[in-house]
Amino acid sequence: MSTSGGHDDRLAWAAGEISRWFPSSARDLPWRKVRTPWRALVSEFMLQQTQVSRVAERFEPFLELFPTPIAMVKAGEDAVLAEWSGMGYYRRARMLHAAAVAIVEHHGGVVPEDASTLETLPGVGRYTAGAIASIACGRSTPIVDGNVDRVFARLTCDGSTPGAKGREARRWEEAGAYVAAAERPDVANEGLMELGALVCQPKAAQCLICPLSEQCRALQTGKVGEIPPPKPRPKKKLVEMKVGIAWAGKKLLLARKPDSGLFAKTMFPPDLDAFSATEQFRTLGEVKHQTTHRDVRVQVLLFPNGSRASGAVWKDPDDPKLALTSLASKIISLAKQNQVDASEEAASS
DNA sequence: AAAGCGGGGTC
DNA sequence: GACCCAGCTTT
Repeated sequence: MSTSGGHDDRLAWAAGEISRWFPSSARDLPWRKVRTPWRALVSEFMLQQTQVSRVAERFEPFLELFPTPIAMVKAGEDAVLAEWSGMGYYRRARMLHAAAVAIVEHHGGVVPEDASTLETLPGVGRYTAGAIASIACGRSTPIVDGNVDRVFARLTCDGSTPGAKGREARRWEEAGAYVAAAERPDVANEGLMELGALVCQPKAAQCLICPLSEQCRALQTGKVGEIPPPKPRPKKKLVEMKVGIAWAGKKLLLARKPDSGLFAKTMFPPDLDAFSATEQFRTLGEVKHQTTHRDVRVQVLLFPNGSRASGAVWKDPDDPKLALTSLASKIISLAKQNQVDASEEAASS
């Protein structure tokens, strides 16, 4: 494999440097304690577009519930979705369950070890397939994630904007030349990401301690701070929702979100229009919620005890087996606080 | 090629 | 506020 920019020697050199650097610099992360393809697959799903620190405390409890693909299939999609509560991008949870089904049905319950087979699994793209194949299975397969992109962009002084034509293909070629030169693809690839996370950070790159500083083209030309340029992002969209809160004792009325769209298939207080139009309600308050792409505002209305809404069910809101989003939890907190206030008022009058 | 999809940390 | 994160699927 050769790269169009002629950086092969630099990349091969980097593979050696990082392979020496990584063993003594690696963080003590849960998925590194025991290496199996299944643990690697689960961790990679959890880590998609998610910071390591957010996944670290969730990983072992998750694996304990779903120790094998077969266990996950038996537990069912809703159990996976429930354990995913608060982690965002909930499609990942459903894809992970679907991947487990495919592994059981088509691969005898054994996680495949080569990237091209892995990539046929639901939710497994080129990065995730390469990560499992290389890190967990020792295959010489390239990976490109946000860390790799940044490290190579700086190493080769590629100032192009993320999304620019040819940029991604160039990165994969570089990742190919890099891993091809490595004696240990697992160490080289995982070390490359670790370098991006710990040293070659988006802001405040630690070039003084970087094992690649000697050959870094961006550092040599004083452009580390400008590479890569920020990714252009569309403007945030305002999303307005109206939901109804109804109690029956300690049970709360919840409904399942549609199969597609925002918060798909998670449990959520029913939309206002699910209640019958004749019922009275009063305003409890407004919940604000920010995501990368949205500014969500939720009007929360209180309905009388025992009110019904079509398609909704009574649930204990504290049941950990509920698939709740962070936003749903915020709304429920408001509802519970109001319930406490109301009962205190009743007791004191 | 672009849009859709979460949530929280950090500056 | 902006920007980022061990990305993928759908349109």
